[in-house]
Amino acid sequence: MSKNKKVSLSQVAQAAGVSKMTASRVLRDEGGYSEDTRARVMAQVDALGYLPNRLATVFAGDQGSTFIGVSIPDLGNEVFAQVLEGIDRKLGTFGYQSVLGLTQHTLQEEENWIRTVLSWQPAGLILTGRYHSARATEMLRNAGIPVVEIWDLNSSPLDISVGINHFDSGFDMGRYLASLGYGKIGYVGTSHDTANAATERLNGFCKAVEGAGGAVVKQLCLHDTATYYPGFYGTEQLLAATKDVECIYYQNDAMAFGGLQYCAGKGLNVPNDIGIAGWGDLPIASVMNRRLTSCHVSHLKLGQRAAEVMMARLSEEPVTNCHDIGFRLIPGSTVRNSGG
Amino acid sequence: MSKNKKVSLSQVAQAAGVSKMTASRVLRDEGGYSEDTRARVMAQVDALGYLPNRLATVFAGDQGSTFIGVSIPDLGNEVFAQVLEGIDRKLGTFGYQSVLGLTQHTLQEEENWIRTVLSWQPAGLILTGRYHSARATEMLRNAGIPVVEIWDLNSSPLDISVGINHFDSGFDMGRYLASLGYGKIGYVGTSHDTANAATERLNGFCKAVEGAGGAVVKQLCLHDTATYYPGFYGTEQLLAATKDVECIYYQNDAMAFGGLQYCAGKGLNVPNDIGIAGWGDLPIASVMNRRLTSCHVSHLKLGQRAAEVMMARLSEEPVTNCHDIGFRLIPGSTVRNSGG
DNA sequence: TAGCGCAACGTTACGGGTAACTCAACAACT
DNA sequence: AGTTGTTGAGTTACCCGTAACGTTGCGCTA
Repeated sequence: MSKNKKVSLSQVAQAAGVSKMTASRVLRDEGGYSEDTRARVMAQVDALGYLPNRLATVFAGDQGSTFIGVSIPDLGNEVFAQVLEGIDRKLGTFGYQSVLGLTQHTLQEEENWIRTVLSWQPAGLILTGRYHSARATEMLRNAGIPVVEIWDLNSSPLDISVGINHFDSGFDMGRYLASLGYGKIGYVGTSHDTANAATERLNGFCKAVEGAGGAVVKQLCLHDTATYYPGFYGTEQLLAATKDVECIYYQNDAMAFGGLQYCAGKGLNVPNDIGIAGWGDLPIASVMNRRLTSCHVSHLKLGQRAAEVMMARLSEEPVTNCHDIGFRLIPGSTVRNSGG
Repeated sequence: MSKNKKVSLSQVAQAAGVSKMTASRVLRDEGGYSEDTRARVMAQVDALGYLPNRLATVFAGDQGSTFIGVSIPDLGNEVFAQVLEGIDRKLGTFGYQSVLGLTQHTLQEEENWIRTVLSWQPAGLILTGRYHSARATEMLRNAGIPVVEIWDLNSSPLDISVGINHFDSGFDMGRYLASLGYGKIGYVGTSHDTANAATERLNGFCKAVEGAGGAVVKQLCLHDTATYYPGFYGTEQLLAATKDVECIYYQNDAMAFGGLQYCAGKGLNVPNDIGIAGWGDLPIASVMNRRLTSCHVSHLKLGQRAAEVMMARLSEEPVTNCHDIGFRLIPGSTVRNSGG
């Protein structure tokens, strides 16, 4: 025990007085050895503290690795943390491991990470988002491994897509708010250097609002993270710039909570003075006395499904390439009740 | 391009009309080749879409891998997500990758994960918590790689410890609340099968409260996750069981928020009717109109420091084995102002 | 012009494990 | 006794990249 150097299979074999191959057979439970031999090998495995070297097994070529590369924009956003949790837990039940990559919402970071992680021969990749750099796309195609793109549903994915239709989710919220009689609506979100799901939601939202005769009078895209405080000061900025906004749609719930708190601090009554709507349905909503108008998505389930689909794909089961997780509009009580 | 099979170095070499070794030298920028040769090799690398196989490099024995195994209890808890973000971002700047393991707060899960991840020859491990199963401890010792234990500071770590003194942080809060005249205090938290940091905080808290002549009259340990809703119904249970509690200390801020919302719903005035204190200082606090009494810890910094220490250790720099990140008590306004 | 140094490149061996094959010993038949 | 089959175990080749060493051919010096 407690050797400084790694214990190899040959050392175990030698100590047990058998060949490497026999030891290998015992460890893989392959059969073709006597009970006596098995006992001798296992005794040495125990005594020497042998741990198999999976690198060598993968290297030998016959088996794939149990790595799954998982790219996530950032973990400060609670919803992505939930997605990752869903992925890793589910992968774990299949004996697979996540190799994490935080891309900070940039395609360049993603590309760099993809290049590195592919050099480790992962069994597959799970990527957040449908947009990738040209080089990344080429590498993914050449890699010959399953790629699951999550978050925004993609009707023509590289391989498989798991997510929701963000355009529709924005559209539904726009239609809902318009149906309540809101005409002049504002938007508070953040901007990134790539087209992303939040933009899709905004597009859908605008289309519905304008289709109903309303207008998204002001779109504020902050250069900041999509968290509580930017929601707070973004609301301040928006209201300072545009007086007659009746309702604000936020990129996500965290920002909406920030807005809610700003209004509370300024003595603005929600929903009488102004309506507030978010997206994502954060866990904290479960304890708020007032339900935030939002859109529920099961982020954990999204992650789990992505992992399941990946596993199915790796075991060569037939898999459809488009998985809609669905969403549910939450009317809430931070917007007014009926047309007015 | 777009081969189905992996492109190997020999294929590149053959296509370029040189030996494997020459191609290898070119790719590693090692020198010992003509400009003409370099150009021919690189042209084939490009044309064939060759990606190096790091498994083979590590396997060749001279270099270690760039994997760092990172075990985290769960990501539903926002603070751990922040820690992980700090770790992975910092590792990324050094060209290292996190291999994630969610242990769900159980030593058995951790042990299983350690066994698996060690078989991938990681360069090091970052583990949350100071308690590990006996087998895990033995494997860690035999592995001969750096191990950084984070979260609760450990004066005699396996290798290196990065975190804070949870006992002290609980003690400080206990002393603070006692100094405000609170005598009968309740606690709401969750229970796990292992001694953990939250327990340490509670121990320190009780010691301080009792040392000041007060009493922790009721300790509620729910069999649930330490999130918003358990904080909500835990508060209900605690108040139903014990009428004369003046103040409640929660395992973390999420539970404290749940408690805050319960009180608001029941018309209980905080802090006049009851005091509320949490731990961890969640981001959402930045937008609340009332500051939650809590304890600030820079979770992101904790993760970053853990990664930095790991990198220093791997480059054989001298590293002290105990890194205190520190904490800061936040008086807040959810407890009363002065003794009374 | 032999002798030497060096740039440029090739050859071999190795690492840990596994597939495919070979081989020896022995039992159960005809 | 000779044939066949079964069982247990060893041998060889291979996966991909790199260290260590060997080889070639050129230019320069004495």
